[in-house]
Amino acid sequence: MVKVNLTKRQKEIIDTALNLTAKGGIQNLTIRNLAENLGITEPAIYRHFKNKSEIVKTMIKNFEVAGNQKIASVSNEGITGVEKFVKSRFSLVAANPPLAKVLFSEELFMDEPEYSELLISMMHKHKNSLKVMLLKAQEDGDIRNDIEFDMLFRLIMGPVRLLIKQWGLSNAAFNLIEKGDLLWESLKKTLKS
Amino acid sequence: MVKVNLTKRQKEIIDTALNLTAKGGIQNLTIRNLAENLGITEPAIYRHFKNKSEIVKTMIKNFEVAGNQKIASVSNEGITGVEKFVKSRFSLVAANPPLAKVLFSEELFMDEPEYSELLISMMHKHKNSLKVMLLKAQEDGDIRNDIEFDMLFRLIMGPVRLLIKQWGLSNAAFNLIEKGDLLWESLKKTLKS
Amino acid sequence: MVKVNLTKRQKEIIDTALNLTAKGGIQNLTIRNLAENLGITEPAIYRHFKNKSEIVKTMIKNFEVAGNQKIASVSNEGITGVEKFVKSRFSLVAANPPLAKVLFSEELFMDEPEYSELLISMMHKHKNSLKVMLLKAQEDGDIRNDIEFDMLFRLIMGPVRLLIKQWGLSNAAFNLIEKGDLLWESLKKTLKS
Amino acid sequence: MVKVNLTKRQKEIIDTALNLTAKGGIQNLTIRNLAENLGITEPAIYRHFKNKSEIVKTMIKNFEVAGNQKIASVSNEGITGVEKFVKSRFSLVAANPPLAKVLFSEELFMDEPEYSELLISMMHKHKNSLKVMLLKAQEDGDIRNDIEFDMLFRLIMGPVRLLIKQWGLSNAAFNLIEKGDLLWESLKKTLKS
DNA sequence: AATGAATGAGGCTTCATTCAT
DNA sequence: TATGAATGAAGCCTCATTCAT
Repeated sequence: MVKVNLTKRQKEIIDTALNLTAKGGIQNLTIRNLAENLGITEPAIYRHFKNKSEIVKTMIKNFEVAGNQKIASVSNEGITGVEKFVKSRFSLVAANPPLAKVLFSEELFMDEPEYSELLISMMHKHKNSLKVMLLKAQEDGDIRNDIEFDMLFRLIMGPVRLLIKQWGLSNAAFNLIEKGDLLWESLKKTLKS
Repeated sequence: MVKVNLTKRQKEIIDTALNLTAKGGIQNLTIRNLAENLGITEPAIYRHFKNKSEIVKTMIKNFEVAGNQKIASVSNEGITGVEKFVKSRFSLVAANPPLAKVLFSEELFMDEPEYSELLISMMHKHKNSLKVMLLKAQEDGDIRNDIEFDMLFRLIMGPVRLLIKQWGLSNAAFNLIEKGDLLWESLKKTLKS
Repeated sequence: MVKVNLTKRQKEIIDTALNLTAKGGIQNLTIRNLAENLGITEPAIYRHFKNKSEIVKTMIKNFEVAGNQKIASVSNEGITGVEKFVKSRFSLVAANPPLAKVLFSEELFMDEPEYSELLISMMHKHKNSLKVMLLKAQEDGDIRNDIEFDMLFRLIMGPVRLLIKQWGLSNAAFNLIEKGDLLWESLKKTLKS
Repeated sequence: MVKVNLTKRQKEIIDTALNLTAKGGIQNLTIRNLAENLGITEPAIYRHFKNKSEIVKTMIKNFEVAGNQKIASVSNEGITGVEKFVKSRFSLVAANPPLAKVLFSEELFMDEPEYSELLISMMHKHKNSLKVMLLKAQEDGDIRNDIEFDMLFRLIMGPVRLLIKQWGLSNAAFNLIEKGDLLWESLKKTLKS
């Protein structure tokens, strides 16, 4: 599903694409800009990707790469799994700042259903993984029982997304990991049984 | 500041612009698309707005129009003010569904600093209004004292934004007002002293 | 031939047209610019002139208005006639500076044969008037006999045109009348028998 | 300074641009007209020049190419230098007739300060070169001493410009070189000590 | 694996002009 | 005598993509 076998050049292109999108929206992700930033000509891009659409899709799929394993490995851990997942969002973005401006920006890719579906399916995958963990955490008595899962998901991921967006909009003006830890502390306070 | 005196045609244009943007991102907001959807020719647009930038900026400013008064009128009410503000977000969007796809989508307007600054200043205005109310709510003992304002803001507006985004991405598949009420109940539970 | 009966508004339009052309070439002479500078709307212009072409042609014809009588009245005076004609060119322009940038700029109006023919016919009319005077001046022994008329015309009008152009390009940085007198002195020196 | 390294296509474009301008003024120099006359599409132009402005500026700079060396090589020759310079103007234009309609048409480029400055600086360069030669010619006793340089410049270049303009306006109806020789003879007569 | 040259479609905008009021 | 609203044509330019080399 997730195409992982990328050549060196392909990785460079995806990386540049991410940076361009983070800097100026998809409007800024043009073949010309890509080529210019890579120091090659436009037709050269087409040696590495069939067309622009493939570039965008590969870029979106790569949002996951780092985060996915994390999810799989913690899905049966209850509240510590939730914590690990939440904090992994922050470290993923902190390690690759441009992600802050696109990771949760489903609207950026509205123009092509194919793109937005990819992103929405990512969101759903996360939601399902969190569901398992949160239900266990409720069983374990670590998280209050009087709020159903869908709402719990919003109470947790809403602030996580907002913090990441604020970090992006502020151009990384604060320490995301630290503020992320604080956020998690606050979440624990408000959600404990 | 907020330009409110729009002619009938200007309102039509802004309305169409909002719909186009909601449907396919700013990529979809072209003079040609505008003209086509309005049933006029492209040059005709320029009788009503100096250029595209003015259209986008007027559109962004109009995100506020309905919501602004609400904020002003409740800014000294403590927790009921917070409740009114939060719920007003849901009714604003429910009354104008395309807003769901653009209201909190700062990334959409990344390509033009002028646009994103407008949106960010809106976000700050909201934050400041909420600050007054939340501090009062803490004084009143309606909201817990062990979380500082910045984080409180994220705990509240994060889920609000996410719910609205989900409603937009689902194409209004659920009742936003009802789910919004539920969200507020959950927030009250988790944030009370 | 030369349309002299212009209404007040028509005179204003022609005057504005001249100023616009002088400031930025015919590219700058647009109906919109005209209307804006006159404080009226574009369609209003068409109450006063059938179309833009009529405006340009009237403007070109008006280059003459002031100068024409001069020519007629001096055409049988020999060298003093030449002097009067030459100096009248300088005072015409000094009294209406924008003329400096269009009066001898046949190229400006190249895009419409109708326009350039108008200007060329003006040049010819001047040439014919000067011919009478110069031949008399040669007969009178006031001007050398060893140069035929066509060349004499160039030796006189070439410097006159260039001085006026320099004055225009310099934005009236020097006193045209004074420099014009000096030029005439130099011409007399070089052309006397 | 003067960009001389033009590709074959660039030369074609500049050449076409010159012809279009000569035929109908800058109004006639449009990307569309250029493309049409070159038998390519409009975007193709942009492979060879960044934008229209670069085309116009390159065209203007190229007015010089042929003439420049001449100036340099004769600048210390006194009256024979002046003669060579003047006659080189005629042969430059005769070899490239469209130049007649643009070479001395500073007004054509009034709409863009950048363009007119280029042309004015050319005029000044010529003037300075001529200054050296004319002063030497006065020292040598070849040119009268009772007229100062600025006026001498007008007495010489005024007629030269006018003859070239007449040749252009007449569509090369006479032999420019011959008439140019005659003009020089007349100039020598009138300017000799 | 890359380039130079080109293209059709479309982007925003201005032009002169018209028409109903 | 003027305006508001509109239009077809054209202006410059960028887009993703292709093709021959």
